[in-house]
Amino acid sequence: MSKGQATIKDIAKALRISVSTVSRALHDHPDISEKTKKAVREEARRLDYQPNLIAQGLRQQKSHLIGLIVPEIVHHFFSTTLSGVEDFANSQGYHVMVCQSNESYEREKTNVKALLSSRVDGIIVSVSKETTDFSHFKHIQKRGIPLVFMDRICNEVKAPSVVCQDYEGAYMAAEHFISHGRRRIAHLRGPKSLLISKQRLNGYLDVLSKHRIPKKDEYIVFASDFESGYRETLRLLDLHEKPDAIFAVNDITAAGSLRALQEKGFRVPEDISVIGFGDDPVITKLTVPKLSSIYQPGYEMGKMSAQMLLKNIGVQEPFPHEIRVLKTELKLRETTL
Amino acid sequence: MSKGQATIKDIAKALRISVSTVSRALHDHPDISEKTKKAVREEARRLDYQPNLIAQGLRQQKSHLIGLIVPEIVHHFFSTTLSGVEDFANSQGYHVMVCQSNESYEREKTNVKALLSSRVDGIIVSVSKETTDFSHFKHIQKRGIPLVFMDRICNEVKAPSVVCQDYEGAYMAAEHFISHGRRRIAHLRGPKSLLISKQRLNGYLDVLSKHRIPKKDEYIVFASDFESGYRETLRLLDLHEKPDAIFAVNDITAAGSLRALQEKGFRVPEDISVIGFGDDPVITKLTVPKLSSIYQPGYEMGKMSAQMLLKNIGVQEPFPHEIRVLKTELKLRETTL
DNA sequence: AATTTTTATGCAAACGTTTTCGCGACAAAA
DNA sequence: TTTTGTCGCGAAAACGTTTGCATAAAAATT
Repeated sequence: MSKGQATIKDIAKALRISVSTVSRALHDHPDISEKTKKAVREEARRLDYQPNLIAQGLRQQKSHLIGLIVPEIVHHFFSTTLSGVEDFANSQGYHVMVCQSNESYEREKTNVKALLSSRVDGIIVSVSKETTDFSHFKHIQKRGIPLVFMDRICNEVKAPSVVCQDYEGAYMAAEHFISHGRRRIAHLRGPKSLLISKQRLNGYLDVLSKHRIPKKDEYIVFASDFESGYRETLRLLDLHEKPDAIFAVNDITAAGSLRALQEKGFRVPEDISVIGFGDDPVITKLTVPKLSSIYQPGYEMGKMSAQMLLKNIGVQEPFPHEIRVLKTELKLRETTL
Repeated sequence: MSKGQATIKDIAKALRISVSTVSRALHDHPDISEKTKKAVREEARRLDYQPNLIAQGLRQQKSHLIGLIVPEIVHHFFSTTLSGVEDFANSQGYHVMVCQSNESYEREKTNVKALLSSRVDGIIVSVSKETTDFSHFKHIQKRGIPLVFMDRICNEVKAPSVVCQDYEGAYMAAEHFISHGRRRIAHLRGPKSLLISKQRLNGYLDVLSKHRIPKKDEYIVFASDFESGYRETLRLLDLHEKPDAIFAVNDITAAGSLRALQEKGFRVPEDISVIGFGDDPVITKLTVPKLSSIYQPGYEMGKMSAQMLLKNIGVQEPFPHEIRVLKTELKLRETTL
């Protein structure tokens, strides 16, 4: 009765038929008579039968599990993508095993190993900052299991990838500054190791050169959290030629920047305009003035990643180097003219 | 070679020994000679053997998987707990399947069913707002698999639970107001269906009655997000007797409240003090003035939940009604005197 | 030398499925 | 009547492990 879960054996025994018949009946196989199917279905619900996904997995070499490796779940962006992955996977009968690398290369490697051991049917990864060697990803592919990169992608490994318009987003931001008469645009850039940081930097640079504005190295400084955003902005304000606009690599950095501007008595956006990146709902709502930002479709990126992954499960050549780029949007609020 | 993963069969074949010997060798069984063990280990790494957790799971009736059901992953608190769960589970050789209920009772039920089907070894759940019927949780227990409630616990089902000092946190907040001369303390309370909201309300109420301050119904209003926090605070400010302190059920509500206060030109904390709940690092950093709040140890709660869960895996009577209460702390910043 | 004990290994069953193959029954066609 | 075909079902193998039991060889004891 309550001794463990019921199996198809129990159903078979109760109905005095074979397990194969039960299995087929539950899968609505045409060989089985309607009468038998009905009986099986009834007995199944009487016993509260739940198929054992482990046994199924073993038999069909398919775990119906996908792995997700992200740097840190607590970042709003990543938990948003996770939400998208989870929703789509669930809708297709899959489940998600989450791992966080904590931005550590070593943990990323052990995560990969663990997921492979769990025989996940596919893996989505957002690469850690620390990672410069990518053999563990190639290893996944050698095993023949589909791999999709999301956001923090990896050009060294040929795999489907999902990103958003980092370059275009940055371009839009800088272009917006220019079109409102700003010429001294500073950029709080992210770590060089991250492709997304480079893309955002490039979008910014290309706008400058398009408008024949010489690049000024003092205007391009590294900052990727609240404190460094604050600190570096203070330094920007000490420059002889102060910037009249600041484009930050992410929202929390922009928030730090705003704090500095406010403390030093600059008016935003009149004296200096600010645009962030990510459109974090909490941050953009809480800053005063409200932060303008580039919206990044995190949920859709997760969903799309899961979709591309599942599409490649069970196919012969599962690694098309297809890159899907999702749209970003400039959300104007109060830190821009 | 690269055709699928290597199995113990492959190792056995290569070494011309039996699979049982290989299995035992890999588990360092004392019956096996050192020489054989060494050979097996070498061949295993040569073939890059990874144990098939699915097969293992089937054989030992143990998936080394735990399920986690939370209302919404994107909430900072929940992603923090997830992080704790993941870290601890990983350290013990377990993995985590995440499900979100999206605050829906129906999805919670299907989540439970899916996790049971996946034969997870245990389940941690933070109950959805909508849930009033708890039979799906009892069902988990009938199946004999350990269940732990976390934060959003459920008194109707006897199971180990992990919470934080919601009552005490609220008590500290209100007590702090009182000790600084405030008497007209308002409370932006959460939904009645949630025990944590009730606890926070009770802490607040008990402080009032301890100090013989009559409870005023106009001071206790429902609000649990930015907009309602903002709106309800505006209404509080329309009262004949305006409050001189506001305790909010969570940080984002407190932030909404602050926004209203600021717009109406009230000085915080001089005219009105504010304390939130949760100590969200982003929110408390961004509000001006910086929000005082009750720190809630999300990471530790997740870790502790995982720990209690694993402790109860494989024991005869896995449902002691043990409630672990983790400490909250009053973090004073700039919205309090 | 004969017996017992120890050591190291193999056989086979089991976990819960799915699926290939085959078979008997019965109906339709020859 | 024989052949062919369809229908409904069962037997058994397989997926990759673990483990109780048996056993052969070697070592220790009598």
